[in-house]
Amino acid sequence: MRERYISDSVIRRLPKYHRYLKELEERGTGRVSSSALAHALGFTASQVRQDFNCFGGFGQQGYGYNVSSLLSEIAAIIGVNKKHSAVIIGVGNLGHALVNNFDFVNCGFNLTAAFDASADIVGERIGNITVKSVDDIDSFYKENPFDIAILTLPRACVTDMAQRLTRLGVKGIWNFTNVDLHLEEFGVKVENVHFADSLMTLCYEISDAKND
Amino acid sequence: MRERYISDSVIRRLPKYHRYLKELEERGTGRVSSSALAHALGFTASQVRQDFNCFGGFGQQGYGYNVSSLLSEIAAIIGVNKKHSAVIIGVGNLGHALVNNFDFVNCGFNLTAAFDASADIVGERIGNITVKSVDDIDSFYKENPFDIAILTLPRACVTDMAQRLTRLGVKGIWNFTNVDLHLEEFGVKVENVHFADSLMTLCYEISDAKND
DNA sequence: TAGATTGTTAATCGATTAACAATC
DNA sequence: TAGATTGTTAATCGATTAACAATC
Repeated sequence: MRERYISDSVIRRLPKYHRYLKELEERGTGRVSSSALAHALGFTASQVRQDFNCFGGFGQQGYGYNVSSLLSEIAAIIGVNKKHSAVIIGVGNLGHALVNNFDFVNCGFNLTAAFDASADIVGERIGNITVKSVDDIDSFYKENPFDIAILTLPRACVTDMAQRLTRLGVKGIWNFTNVDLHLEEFGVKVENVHFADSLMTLCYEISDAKND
Repeated sequence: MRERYISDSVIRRLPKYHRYLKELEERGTGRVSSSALAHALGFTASQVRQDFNCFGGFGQQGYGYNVSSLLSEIAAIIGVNKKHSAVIIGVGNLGHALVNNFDFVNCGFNLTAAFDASADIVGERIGNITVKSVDDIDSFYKENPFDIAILTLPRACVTDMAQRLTRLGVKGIWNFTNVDLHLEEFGVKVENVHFADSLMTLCYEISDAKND
């Protein structure tokens, strides 16, 4: 299915198309043009058409794109229809936030377990998940291999945990710990969510404005 | 101080230099070369030197860069020494996570207040902050104008809140709500943290691996 | 001094934008 | 058919990489 190399720039725009097309579909909009999409998302019409043509054109000349079919093409490309499995490691405030409020299914994942090191938290029930001990990760993996692990645990434990998960054979890690993980050489995809990097960028921008 | 235009690519690397240089300083490392930095961060030595030369060279030929002075230059460029003020709006799980665990000072901010709409949460004390009602935002701003607002509230309230904050005159918004905010035309800098975009990117990558 | 490493210019590469023929 | 809008090629722009003279 995936023939040629798709650049990171394109890939990072796919979720934005997905989100907006979903919005259009909910509103009952049937068709959309590259220029309308571009306007809504802050891209250019050329860029939009180039992006879609990475995967083979989904449009119709003189008409534009059919919202539902474009949405399902994009969903298929991202893989959100695949029902990957995910576990979360570290059930502090952030872990709770994700388990309680985050729509994993919308992103192509099922959350199958949660683990924590603290005896106070192990056993806690959140929604339909009961927090297990981190000691049980390996045995749980053997019974229920998961595709990715979500790291929301203290900095100090991250490197060890990442190694352990790599040995187990996870496909990816969603890393919230502000430790830069690079496991590409071991075939593990890592997506780092660096809150601090994001806030520092904003810091730069408002400092900048101050100086103008 | 800020003379020429600096590209977004460069700006987004600054926090990474900052983090790694801080690490080096803590370890007591006195000097570092562009190639060592590049290796640690996954950049190229050329890129590192180009980046620093956007702001005027900080190095010494034949020697490299002095860790502490490079760190403080970069800190000054980002503006993390500026003590901007921030308030958080929405004190659910994610809001709690940030208030409890996030190192705002490291990013150049002081958290001065927290607001929530729910009577159950208003009045709660977290660290040295007492949660106020969202109704008090305007009057609080008049007494204690803040530079940025952190949005960790439900999707449905975001657009209204963003407008209100824009009217008040905030400089920036750190947006965690998965609603794409664009307020650049009103002079408000927005940094969107889209969890779903990030996880979808990982979804794409592990789906990709699956097909290889 | 010789060795190392920067600062900076030039070359390359890739991504974005523009243009327009194809076609619904 | 005429109008609209795609798919696709070519042009432009910007970012990354390479190279090397300057110099500590």
